[in-house]
Amino acid sequence: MAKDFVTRAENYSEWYNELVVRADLAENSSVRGCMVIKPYGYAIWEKMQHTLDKMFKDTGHQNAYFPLFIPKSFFEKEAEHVEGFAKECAVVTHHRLAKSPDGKGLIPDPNAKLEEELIVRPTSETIIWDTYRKWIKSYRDLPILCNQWANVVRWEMRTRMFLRTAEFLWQEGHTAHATRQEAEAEAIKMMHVYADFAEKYMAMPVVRGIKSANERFAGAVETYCIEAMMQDGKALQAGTSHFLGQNFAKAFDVKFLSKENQLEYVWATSWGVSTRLMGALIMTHSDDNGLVLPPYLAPIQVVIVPIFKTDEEKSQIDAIANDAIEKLSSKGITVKYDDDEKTKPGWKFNEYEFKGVPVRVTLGARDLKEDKVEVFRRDTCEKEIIHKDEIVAKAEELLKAIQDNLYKKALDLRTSKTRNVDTWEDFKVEIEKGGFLMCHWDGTPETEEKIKEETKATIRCIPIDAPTEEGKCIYTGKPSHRRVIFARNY
RNA sequence: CGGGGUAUAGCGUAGUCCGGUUAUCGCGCCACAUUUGGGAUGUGGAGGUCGUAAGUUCGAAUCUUACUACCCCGACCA
Repeated sequence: MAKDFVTRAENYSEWYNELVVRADLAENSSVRGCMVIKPYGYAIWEKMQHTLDKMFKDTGHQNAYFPLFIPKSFFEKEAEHVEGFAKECAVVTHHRLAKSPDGKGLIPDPNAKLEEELIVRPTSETIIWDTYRKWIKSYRDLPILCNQWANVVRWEMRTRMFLRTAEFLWQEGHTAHATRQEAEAEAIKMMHVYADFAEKYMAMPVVRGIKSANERFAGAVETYCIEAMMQDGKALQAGTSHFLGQNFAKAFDVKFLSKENQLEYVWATSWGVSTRLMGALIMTHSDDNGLVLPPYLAPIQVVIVPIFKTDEEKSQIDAIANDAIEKLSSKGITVKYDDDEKTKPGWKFNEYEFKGVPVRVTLGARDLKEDKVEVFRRDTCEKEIIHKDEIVAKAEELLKAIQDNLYKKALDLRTSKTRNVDTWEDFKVEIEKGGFLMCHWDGTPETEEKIKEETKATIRCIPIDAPTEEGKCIYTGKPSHRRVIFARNY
């Protein structure tokens, strides 16, 4: 069991911070607010990237790359967009360093001040729409379905690894369409792509929904989202997809000639998920013994640990291990044979358990005398003794079972922490217990704002499948036609 | 940006109030030996501008001042 490791019940946020470091996912860097993603953590992100990238390509998108720097004036063009991002921008003012007058160190060269400051992108709508203007002349140029994998910078006051850092990695899709219907359909489609990814690969159940006006992306007409619940009952926005209407087309003057020979503004969407998904993954499945990874995203799916005393024993184990590795690999399973003699078996058990490797196979000289091996599954920490010829079949079976079990466990937790609340008195009590509160709301930003001020809870989303149900707003008592999700969030 | 706190080896720390030999302990690290089925044990060893700068003093980790960084609580946010 994990030594000196705080439990979730003791201190959830400390548990998270320590887990990220001890599982070798990331660490704080010397740069304020910025983290170093370590190889093991990055390997998980790469698996997410590859899977998502394929899903984007399968839905007709292409990757491209736009500049890191954005002229300040671009941000001024879309009023709501400026409002949303101005407060957290890193600004480049000079293009050269010079020796400081006192001879110690460097200062920005006063003679190298930029004519126009550059903003390190917090998001790329502006530079992209400035570019799209040049690409789009006719309906024949549409749609444009681009995605870019990039880093972005948002100057946050308080940061937490993966959940909120000043610089983070993400993908941002930016599409341009001839009609409103097509753009809306695109935004909704990408929300579903994200939801499929979250549920099938991350084994993380999500609610597909629409953001309230207060929570909407700066510059969007409608923001669709996938919303997840962490083990402590707090909500986490895992992905967003925006229908941007013609806001950016108008701001950047992007028009096209339609089939009817009419000059019209282009319709837009943008959508993104970030390394924040790493935080979501961690907080959805991990336990007091460390990280727990869903098999589809685990950099190592099966680890084989040999236990031996003599060279003969080692060579017998090697033969069995190599055979298993070959067969597992041929089935696309990532396997690591850890016969490193610098660490002992007991240490390895704890190490791989803490790093969330789904399946461990122990090849011990003792069991092998009876042709047996031990297999261990990370999600339940159960061990089983099987015949050595069953290793491959068992590993396949367990990986599938773990993937399914993790999803089910997360869904059960979410279900148990989701409930209807109908009075303001109950709301104030229930919100303290965490989880999702399904409540009626009068639909006004003012009411949402007041509820936020009084309870720190916000509307996470209006679920897209929310059934019509007549009721009264939890706060004002005004009529409402469906329940929305209230929760505290990350 | 407001309020509070911390800074001693890679990490975690004692010592600071009340200045006085060679700065404490644990983990980790290195070597050797014995070990290996849930984070081994013993012996030996390496590792420090005590956050930075200035000041007080015969003498500063310890007292004074300024600065810097980080953490917690607010405001802000994916």
